[in-house]
Amino acid sequence: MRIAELSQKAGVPVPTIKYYLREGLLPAGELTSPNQARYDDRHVQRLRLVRVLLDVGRLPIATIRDLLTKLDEPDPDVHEVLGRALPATTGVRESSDPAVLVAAHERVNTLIAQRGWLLSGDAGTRQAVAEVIAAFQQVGTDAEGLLEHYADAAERIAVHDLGFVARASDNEGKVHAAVVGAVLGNSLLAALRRMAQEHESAKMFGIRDDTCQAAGPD
Amino acid sequence: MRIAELSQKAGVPVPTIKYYLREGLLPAGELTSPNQARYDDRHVQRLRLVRVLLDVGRLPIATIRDLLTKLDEPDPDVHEVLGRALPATTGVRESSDPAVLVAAHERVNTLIAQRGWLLSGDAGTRQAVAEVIAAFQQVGTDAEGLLEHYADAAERIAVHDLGFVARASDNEGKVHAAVVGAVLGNSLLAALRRMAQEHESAKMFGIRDDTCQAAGPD
DNA sequence: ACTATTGGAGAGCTATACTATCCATGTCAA
DNA sequence: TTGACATGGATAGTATAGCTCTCCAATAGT
Repeated sequence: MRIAELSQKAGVPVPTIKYYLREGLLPAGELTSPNQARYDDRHVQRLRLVRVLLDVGRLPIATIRDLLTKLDEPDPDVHEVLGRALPATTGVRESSDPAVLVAAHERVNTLIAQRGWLLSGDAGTRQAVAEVIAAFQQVGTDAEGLLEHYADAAERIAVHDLGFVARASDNEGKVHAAVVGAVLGNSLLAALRRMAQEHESAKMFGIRDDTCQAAGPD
Repeated sequence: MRIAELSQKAGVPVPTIKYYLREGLLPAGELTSPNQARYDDRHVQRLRLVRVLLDVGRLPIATIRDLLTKLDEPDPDVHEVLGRALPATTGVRESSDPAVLVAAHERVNTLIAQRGWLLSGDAGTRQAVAEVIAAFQQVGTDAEGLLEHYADAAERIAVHDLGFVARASDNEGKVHAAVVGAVLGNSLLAALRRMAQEHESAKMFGIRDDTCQAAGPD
């Protein structure tokens, strides 16, 4: 297919496809002549993945490019992707008082030790957790009461996540599942958590007359 | 205190404080003369909150302004904040095929009915969950296996979240806890989940020689 | 042969979150 | 009291991200 059909199938404007090609988010089509290229269904799939990582996962273009590069490697290492490539998807801008941050790091190390978690020496994830704990401190809120419960929940979820990854037959599929599961999983979990909070809140603070159980897309 | 001291205490540059004042993220200081104002500790706290919502929560300025407006209301309704104001913090850009989205909405309604969740008629949260489910579909992945487990986790987390909110003594404190807990909680949960995934992955795919249990901030 | 489309390259656009510059007015140490 | 420096307020400029537009010669399809 040519670019117009690709655009139509993936629901992405032609100029945007050209932009993604320039940015290396989409491999070039097979050139049949100096200014004609052919695209196939893998391009459609790749475009859909890019849009989903952008719109739902809110990842920056540069991060998506790095992820896709990992995904395209001949024999990808699933553990390496989960441990190294995906940390980039949870990054927070640092904004904390250094002293608060150091204390938070110690709290994180304690947590990891207590749980016996086996993590790579890479500080990416630890950094992210410490930043959030520090953020709770900065606004004068104690995260301590939540930390253990969240870690419990994270452990249980991670078991299912890895099961989800393992379910894919080949290595390529596993990496794909890891990326999709990690990025979309965050959004899914966040949205479901908000829903469950609303329900808990309704139970706790009383049910209002605008409460119901189902509604359509509009 | 004057603006220079406020800037120093909160770690925010003076021009940025002036910008936040213009944008309504920070209430004006008490004017002692046409071009002199006095600020207090509440301004420091508010600035820190803004930075944390920006840097860790990644919320846009406009969303932060709306949240803070709710927070400043004389007698804020905690349930109303949880149900109406916070949905804005989980929004996803829509990018899905309408047919896929309609099916996803049905799946969401089934989930809500099965769980007996009591939700407001407001479609915000449902919309978000449906968008993510649709996104899984778009990339050719079946979210079904994860949905129930995630909903379980969300329920358990929400109980602790509401406990966290209820722990605050006054209504103002509850709303503050709800906002901080909802926004930072997402980031904390995401970061812990990635950590737990790395651990599960290490268990599943074998431990590497670069694995250890603790590391410092650098 | 002729009209529309293509790949490729560059410039332009929009939104967000600042950052810099002015200036008339104030503060405060000497 | 005087003079360097800070302040509030307004306006304009900057950086980055993610597109979108315009142009061109070469080609596809009829």
